[in-house]
Amino acid sequence: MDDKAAKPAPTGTTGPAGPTGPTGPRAARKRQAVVRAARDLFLREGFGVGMDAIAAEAGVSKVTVYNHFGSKEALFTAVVAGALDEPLADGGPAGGPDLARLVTAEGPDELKAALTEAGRAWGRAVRADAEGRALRTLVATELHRFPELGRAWHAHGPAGHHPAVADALRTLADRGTLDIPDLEVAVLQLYSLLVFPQMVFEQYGTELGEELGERLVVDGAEMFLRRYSPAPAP
Amino acid sequence: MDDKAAKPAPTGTTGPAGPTGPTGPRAARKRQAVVRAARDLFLREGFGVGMDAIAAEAGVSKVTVYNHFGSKEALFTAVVAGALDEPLADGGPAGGPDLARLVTAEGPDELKAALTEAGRAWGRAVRADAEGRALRTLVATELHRFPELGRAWHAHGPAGHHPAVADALRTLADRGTLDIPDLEVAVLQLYSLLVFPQMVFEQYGTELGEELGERLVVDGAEMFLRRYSPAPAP
DNA sequence: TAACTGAACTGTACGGGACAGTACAATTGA
DNA sequence: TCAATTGTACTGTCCCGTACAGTTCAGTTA
Repeated sequence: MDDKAAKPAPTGTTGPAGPTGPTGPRAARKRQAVVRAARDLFLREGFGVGMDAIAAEAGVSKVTVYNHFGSKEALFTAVVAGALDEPLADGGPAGGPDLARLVTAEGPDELKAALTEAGRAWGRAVRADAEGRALRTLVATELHRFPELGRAWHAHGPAGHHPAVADALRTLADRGTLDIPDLEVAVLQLYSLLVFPQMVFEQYGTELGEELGERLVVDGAEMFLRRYSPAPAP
Repeated sequence: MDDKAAKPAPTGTTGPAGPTGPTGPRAARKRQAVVRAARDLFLREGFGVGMDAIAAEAGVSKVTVYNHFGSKEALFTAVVAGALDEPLADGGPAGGPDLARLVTAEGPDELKAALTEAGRAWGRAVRADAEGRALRTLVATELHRFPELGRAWHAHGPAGHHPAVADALRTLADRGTLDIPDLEVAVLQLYSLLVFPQMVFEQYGTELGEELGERLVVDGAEMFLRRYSPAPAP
């Protein structure tokens, strides 16, 4: 595979296949069909899947695939990089937690309830996001073969929504609802308690269990608040 | 690949290649060389690596590989299953935390110091265990192609040393040093605070940073103890 | 509206190469 | 002596990428 990529000039008579692919309305439809099929198959079968299979799944001739993307490597990187950006466009596949409810919570009880519900939402999102899981595994597997994915990768992953969570915690701290000396650590601890267990176990096929997950979320929220609740004024 | 595995009787004239491979002292040496080379290459390149490359890396003829293991699939499962068992035989590549120091700690300060040091040891172990990381990624990638790996996998992974940690925490609870209502949750929380952040970020190539990791460990131990320290008798 | 035009698409077939597994004769080593 | 090992060469297969001749489609002109 690598020797082919070392070809000095991949000039083919079929098409340019370089920066500019085919244009037009029908080309856009076909291109999208190819991207969709390639993403599904790459996520399910890995990079080893054949181009014929991708073309067949897309209902498209193999030559069309090569007219749009010049090589298997280009198709792979384009599709995976695109899939990395997708979850940030919409609000995520299963919907993230309701951060607004966190910052508007009044009183310790309501805050705890909001935090627990946020943990449940994260758990649901992680559990339902089989596609994201496969994407992470795929990128981790092929990172050494496609180093350019590393650049696109580092911006995403588990650090994806850190800014929003950090903003929510900072607001709570400014308001005096919480006492957070180290914001960066607090954000990571919140993820550690409410998200990472689900992620780690789900990633490796092990089931955490509905009821154990609930206990973890409830007690995790309890733990987080007990750590960062301000000491009552004496 | 799958159709070849569906062959009813892989009877070859070269050798039995079934349950019994070659025997003898030099056969054992060659076999070990093959296993070692195959493990390295599978972990580095994935299942796609060629048998010729494995044989060459082992300094062994390809026929010898087929005399010991009858097929590529058999070699893969044998090697990966073996690699899964290895870390439990010895105490781990980088040495786990000193659990004995945990249970023998006297007083809150010493307990906190012991817990922090345990967190540092876990971080070092996770960070140094590049092989285990590649193994987890490999198993997660090839799980759908080799379902028999799932059986061997579930016993390991992050749940590997849970019993030891659970014993340590139970001892502390029995002694009254800690007040733990839900032991299972407490064990998972300890892992969540001290191990999972390192694992998650390391698995996906992102660096957590020496100094941030230290802050996480120190504050994680603080958080865990604040949650589970018994209320002072009034 | 209807004919025209050129780009995009299709189907098949092929070259080149890599790889799993085998055959076989020669060689090594306990 | 005899099982284990080696080196080479081979078969069959799969797959990437391309060639080519024919067909569909979108936009333009008359």
